[in-house]
Amino acid sequence: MTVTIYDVAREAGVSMATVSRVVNNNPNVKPQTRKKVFEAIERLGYRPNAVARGLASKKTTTVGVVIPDISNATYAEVARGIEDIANMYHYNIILCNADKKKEKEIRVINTLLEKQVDGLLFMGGTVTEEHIQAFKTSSVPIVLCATADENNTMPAVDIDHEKAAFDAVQMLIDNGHRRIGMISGTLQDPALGYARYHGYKNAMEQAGLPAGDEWVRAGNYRYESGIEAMKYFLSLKERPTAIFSATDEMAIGAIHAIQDEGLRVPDDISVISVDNSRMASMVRPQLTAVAQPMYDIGAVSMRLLTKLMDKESVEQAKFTLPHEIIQRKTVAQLS
Amino acid sequence: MTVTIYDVAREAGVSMATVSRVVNNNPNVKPQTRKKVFEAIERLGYRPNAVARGLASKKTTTVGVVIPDISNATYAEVARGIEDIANMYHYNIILCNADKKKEKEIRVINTLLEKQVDGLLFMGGTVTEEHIQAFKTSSVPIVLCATADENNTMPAVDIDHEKAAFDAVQMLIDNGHRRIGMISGTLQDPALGYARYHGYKNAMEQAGLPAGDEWVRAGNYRYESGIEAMKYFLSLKERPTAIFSATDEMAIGAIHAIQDEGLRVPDDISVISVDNSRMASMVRPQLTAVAQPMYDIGAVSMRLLTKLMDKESVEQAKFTLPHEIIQRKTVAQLS
DNA sequence: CTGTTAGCGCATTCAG
DNA sequence: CTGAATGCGCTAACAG
Repeated sequence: MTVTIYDVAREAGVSMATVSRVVNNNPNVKPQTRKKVFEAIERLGYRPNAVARGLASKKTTTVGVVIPDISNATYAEVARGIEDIANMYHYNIILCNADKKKEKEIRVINTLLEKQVDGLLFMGGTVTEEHIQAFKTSSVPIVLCATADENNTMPAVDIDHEKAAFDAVQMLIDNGHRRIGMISGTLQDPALGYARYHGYKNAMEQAGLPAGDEWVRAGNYRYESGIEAMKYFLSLKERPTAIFSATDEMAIGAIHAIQDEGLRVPDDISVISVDNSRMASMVRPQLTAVAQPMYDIGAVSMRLLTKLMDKESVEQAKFTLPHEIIQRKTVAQLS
Repeated sequence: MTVTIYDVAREAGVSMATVSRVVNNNPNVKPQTRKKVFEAIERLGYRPNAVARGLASKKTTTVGVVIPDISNATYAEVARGIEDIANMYHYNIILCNADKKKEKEIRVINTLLEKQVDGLLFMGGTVTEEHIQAFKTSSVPIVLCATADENNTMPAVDIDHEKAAFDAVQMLIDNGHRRIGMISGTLQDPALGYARYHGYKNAMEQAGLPAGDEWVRAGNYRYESGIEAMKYFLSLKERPTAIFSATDEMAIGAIHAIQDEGLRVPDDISVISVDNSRMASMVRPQLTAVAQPMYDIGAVSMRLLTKLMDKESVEQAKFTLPHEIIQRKTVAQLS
């Protein structure tokens, strides 16, 4: 039925070891016998069995990737970065959505490890003690990707979410704004919710500006929740002159809510957000936002993983990629 | 170092066959010895080696997925549908981006097959004769997903792209429009470019309306190209009263170009597109579009694949999922 | 440069 | 209900 390395050996009149050598590009084979073997392979339509190879060599050339949700544009971008670099180093990736649910995350980590991946990239919600325990049972390297590690004990690559938020708010302050509202994510979410909220809070307090609960409205990252949150701010007697949104999508909702009220962005109210997704330049006016290098986060973390898998000594196991404010049209200077 | 089934057997005082049985939930094991084995597994921290299992059983419980680009929202949606169903049937997926490049597609198909996937889901550009040849060498089932198969010889699930375009244009016609421009994709792309163009052309000709080259402008699916294409239509002495766009993103570009010209959507010019991505409801006015059930395409194709892998007889191997027009605010009736 | 020999860790007959 | 034996297809020493 299936043609094996043994069949090729017989067909070519050599030993299976020799066939293995030519298949694996081992230079120690006479060109002529190499040719014979290739011909036999061709004739038989031989295809190496990577599973058998994996069992014998203890390497599968595949890495596991646990991701919150591949249909989320931000993570999909990271995934693309991962896959491009993986490909470059001849790895394939097994992709598992885990929706930031601890149980699901732990479960897929284990099945990935059972599948003998050569390494693991973890992208999730909070990294709990249980996660660490699961990681500890691994004999292959694991790197955290776009997710925070409280105890700072694992190799990781991420951006500084709190600083990103801080910088965005600081820019608003530098432009003369003093009443600045925030549309946050869920505060339970460490990176997107909590860290960004803290960045906002720090920037405000450091400038001696008010940042009490009445200035923060939690959304669920989606457009509609941005509209809802903005409606609240619009209903205040003392409206904010600027809004800091934890995501582009909510920011766009806010912009539309403002416009629906007959007000103008940025003339009446400024808006800034974090993400800089493709949508940021697809609204009118175009959205000013803090850009997160998601593709790079994926690429760098995969590159780091390859080094770890190769047992190269890495000087640094913690990378914080720089963010950047992309100035477009939604922030005005207050006179 | 690594603990094997044999270690567990010794620890539990049984044979490895028995351990294998309990690990695989074989009922033919006395509860008491089952318990002993589980304890030994726990004590040793045994983790089954899926690669060895794969070699012995000739099943890897993983399927290969070749996809154009995971960072494209449309395909990411399909991928999520695939993974959800895969998960449900206890499969994992190996994800490979192939960018609709034939060489890359053929290459990943082969490496996926080498990895002994139990099945393959193919999502790509044109399915050429070379693709078919590669598919033929497979001993595992393959289903086409969201991609056309000229020769109609493979199991496949997709929508009727041409009909979707036809329906969109027909709706414009039904609303009294007679001068309808199209912003198309690249005509080399069979599904997104060519098929949608044909749908437009058929609808127009069937209604005795003009659909010559001056009424069609090719974009590259992106926002900016939608703006460019629309500028052309706006420059015409006899402007179209409606635009059919091959994608949401270009449609949004068109809307903004129209608004920048001081015109209004849909009062002056109507716009309809195909996709119904999340952005469709994030523009003002909200975009009327033909919805494609991308998640379902992924889910259905994966489900079909599981049946094929189980050697169930499937009554039907060709699925065309229904599309639907989501009426929002960008199409006006001409009086 | 090439062949021989052992496993890799497990599922799977086949006996008992 | 359980154990012994065999082999899945390949890599990796080790000889020669």
